[in-house]
Amino acid sequence: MRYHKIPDETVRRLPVYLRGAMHLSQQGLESISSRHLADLLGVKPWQIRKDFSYFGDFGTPGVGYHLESLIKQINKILRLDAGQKAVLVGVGNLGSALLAFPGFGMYGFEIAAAFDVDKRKIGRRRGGVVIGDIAKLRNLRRRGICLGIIAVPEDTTQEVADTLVDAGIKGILNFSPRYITVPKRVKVITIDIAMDLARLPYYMPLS
Amino acid sequence: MRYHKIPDETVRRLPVYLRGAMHLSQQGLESISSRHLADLLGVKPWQIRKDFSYFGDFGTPGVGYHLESLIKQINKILRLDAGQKAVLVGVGNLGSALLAFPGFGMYGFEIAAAFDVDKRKIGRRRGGVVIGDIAKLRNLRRRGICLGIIAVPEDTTQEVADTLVDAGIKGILNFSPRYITVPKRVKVITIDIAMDLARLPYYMPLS
DNA sequence: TGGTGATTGCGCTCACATTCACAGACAACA
DNA sequence: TGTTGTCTGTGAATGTGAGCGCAATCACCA
Ligand SMILES: NC(=O)c1ccc[n+]([C@@H]2O[C@H](COP(=O)([O-])OP(=O)(O)OC[C@H]3O[C@@H](n4cnc5c(N)ncnc54)[C@H](O)[C@@H]3O)[C@@H](O)[C@H]2O)c1
Ligand SMILES: NC(=O)c1ccc[n+]([C@@H]2O[C@H](COP(=O)([O-])OP(=O)(O)OC[C@H]3O[C@@H](n4cnc5c(N)ncnc54)[C@H](O)[C@@H]3O)[C@@H](O)[C@H]2O)c1
Repeated sequence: MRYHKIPDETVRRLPVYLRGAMHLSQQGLESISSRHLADLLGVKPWQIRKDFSYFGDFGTPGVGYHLESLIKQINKILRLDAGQKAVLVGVGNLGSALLAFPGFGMYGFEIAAAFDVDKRKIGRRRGGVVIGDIAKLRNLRRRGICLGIIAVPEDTTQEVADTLVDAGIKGILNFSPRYITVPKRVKVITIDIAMDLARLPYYMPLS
Repeated sequence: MRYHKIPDETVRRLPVYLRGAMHLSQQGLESISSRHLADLLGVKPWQIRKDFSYFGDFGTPGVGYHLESLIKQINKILRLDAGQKAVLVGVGNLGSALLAFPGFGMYGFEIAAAFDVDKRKIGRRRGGVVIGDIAKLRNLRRRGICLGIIAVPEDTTQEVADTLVDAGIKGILNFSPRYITVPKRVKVITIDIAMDLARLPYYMPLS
């Protein structure tokens, strides 16, 4: 492991590579060349080699990258090997879908708790967790939960973010289409689905 | 409207500005300066000015940007003023949430049709549309639908994408965590929620 | 009508990211 | 063990966007 400064864009692509590597590994493959992985993922081979080169020597010339160690390395770099736990706030339409979503497990995530404000939902079981009362959300660090997922209506987003920060959350995945302010130490990633859709027409052919 | 090549990153940010502008307009404001808009959205003022400068003269020195014409302009650039129609394929956990999601309307989108393969779902009504049989999905262009939203299981994603392309779709929003191949004229935007979450731990403080 | 304060539009520079080309490393095999 | 073909790792070139500073511009008001 070298100590270069790793470009953000590279970090953004690492999960893509990880997914591809896991996919191929499950199919029984041992190794993969940058060219074949690139074809599979729709990127360029030299991009992959450059990205991997920031972290040290993963590959063997003439053969490619050994999948098992590649997966282990990327997991380590992204700190996914620790088995991150997340808390979901807001078990509505989207929150329920997220609780039923198996895709988080692939990266070692577990939604270990869920909270809502709706009395009718509190106490119910959804996808392996019991929905708790948001008013009783206290210290989460004690339970080993460092990630928060926000799926509440727009107008309560900031309030929920504050609650999560107080509870010791260090990273937030926000689905609400609103800018939230948090201490600088907390990393926020916002997914605004409508906004992503909104830039599609710009790129579409006119006719 | 000048003819510069507009940076992709600028296009990506335009919906953010649009949302902010609409938000302020609804509060009764007439104009906004780059500094105030920047504060609201958590970006830098010069970023906003630079972005807007690609498209011509939106603003008035000493005052700022006139909200109404700003909104109209961005809508025009992103081609949202046409009132884009979209088709949803896969009405499962995520698909149902999307149908119930009011956020698309803000950008002038309408989910005008939904399709599934599950006989128990076909014919049912969800969020204003009747779920159709995917086997009967034919020409969509005739109905004025140019956008496709894919929310089906991973292994059928490519197949559904092909169907949509055949039906005349020009842009796809894909929620399935798999790389799909389409003709170059079709623009694909993939939202992989788990992948976005996966790069959070890298940026989180260690302790 | 001319001065004032605020804010835009844009050129310039630097930092970062992508792309390419190729030397050198390795496996495979005769 | 020598030869061949493949693939990696990386330095250098090219492309792209962010950050900034300031002249030009406008509303406002005396
Ligand atoms: N539905 C979608 O497909 C979709 C897509 C993208 C983004 N979003 C965004 O995700 C958010 C949730 O969407 P939804 O469709 O699930 O809405 P929803 O109304 O179905 O669910 C919201 C849930 O949050 C709970 N809630 C409200 N205030 C709360 C609080 N202070 N603390 C804890 N829980 C609280 C409500 O009880 C409800 O269960 C919204 O901001 C929406 O814009 C939704
Ligand atoms: N649930 C989530 O929160 C979530 C989050 C991110 C991504 N995703 C992805 O979105 C996709 C759907 O997730 P989900 O949770 O809604 O799954 P789901 O199983 O609940 O729903 C899938 C739906 O697609 C339908 N379907 C299957 N094959 C089809 C076909 N060929 N044509 C039309 N319809 C078909 C099924 O009948 C079902 O209704 C998956 O790829 C998943 O990885 C889901």
